[in-house]
Amino acid sequence: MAGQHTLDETERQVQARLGDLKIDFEAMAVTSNLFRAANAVRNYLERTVLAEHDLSWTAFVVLWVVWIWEPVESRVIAEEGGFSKATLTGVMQTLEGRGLITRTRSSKDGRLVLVKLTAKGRKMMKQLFPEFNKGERLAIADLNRSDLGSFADLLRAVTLTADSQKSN
Amino acid sequence: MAGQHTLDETERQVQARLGDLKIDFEAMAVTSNLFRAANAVRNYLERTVLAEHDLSWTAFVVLWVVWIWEPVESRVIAEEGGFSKATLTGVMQTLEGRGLITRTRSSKDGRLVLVKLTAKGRKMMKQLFPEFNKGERLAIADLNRSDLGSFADLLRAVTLTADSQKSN
DNA sequence: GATTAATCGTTCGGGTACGAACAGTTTTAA
DNA sequence: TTAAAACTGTTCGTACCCGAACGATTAATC
Repeated sequence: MAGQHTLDETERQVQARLGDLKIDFEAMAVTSNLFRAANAVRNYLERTVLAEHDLSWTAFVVLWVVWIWEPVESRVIAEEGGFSKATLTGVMQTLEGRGLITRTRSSKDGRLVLVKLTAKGRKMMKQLFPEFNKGERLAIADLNRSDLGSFADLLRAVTLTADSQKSN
Repeated sequence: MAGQHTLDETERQVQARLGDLKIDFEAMAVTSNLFRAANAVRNYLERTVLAEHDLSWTAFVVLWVVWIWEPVESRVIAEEGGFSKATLTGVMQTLEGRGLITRTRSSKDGRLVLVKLTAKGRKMMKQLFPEFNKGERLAIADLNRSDLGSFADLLRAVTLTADSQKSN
């Protein structure tokens, strides 16, 4: 996955195709590395921890959000997980079919659906999350511990900036 | 998308469900923010720059790799883009149908498929990439310029670590 | 209180996304 | 040099993934 071409070589190729046009190569490197990193971590966790429980990435995120905040409304899960309501509906149907969550319409507001874990779902998460967290730890094990705080801050700043651009 | 619950609150909820079990919350914050950031940037670029050209994220990545390195073998595109060969086949069929790329079997090695842009594809990328790069710049506009280098390095380190775990 | 507007979850259609199995090609080993 | 092994891209089945359109419900406006 880590590109076999050097960064310099890539920059040269880009400039060769665009002439004098000014390109922000630093921004390009950041976003490119951002997606490589997210992809690498996700693939690693999917193929190790999550595969053992036959869960997709999105399914795990849904379970996690419900585990922490149940009972929780669908819209919150979608917002918290970063995917659309349409996606969520499908994933929750799968999870409900496997007996891991339940959905009930709110009596206070007929538009809302409240999601909870079943006993089976809670049991799974209690075992799964520590394994998942161990995977997270391994995935960044080579980083200096002292860098983690500012690293997380930078990532949060990217999220805020990109989200604010979106609404313009 | 940026969770409305605070980090502290989340940590409390996790511990409440796991008792004394030790959890690496710093690692959790990093990976969580990593995915939020990647998702936010990707959504922003998809809904602005890429939507204007009716391109999905993956389709753009394929075009970009081919644009820079053509003629290029399928396996390189998949590796460089971080997705599977199976996914690539489907996306390339779409792009070939739209007349943006061509696929020809290598005469030197009958297993390989060489991918190139059509004139139409090259024209599109020459206009699209500067717009895309402008979006990348905006997506990280609020970060200190002086942080970008080490930020990119940290992200690269994550990729390397996660990939090395994967092969174990 | 009736009309309008806003919100929520689902459905639909089309396009990813992956692992596994596969056929064709090339390389390796005996 | 022939049989085994390795490699590449496609197909298949299943599961996401999203925007847009939709029906149901609630809120806002008058």
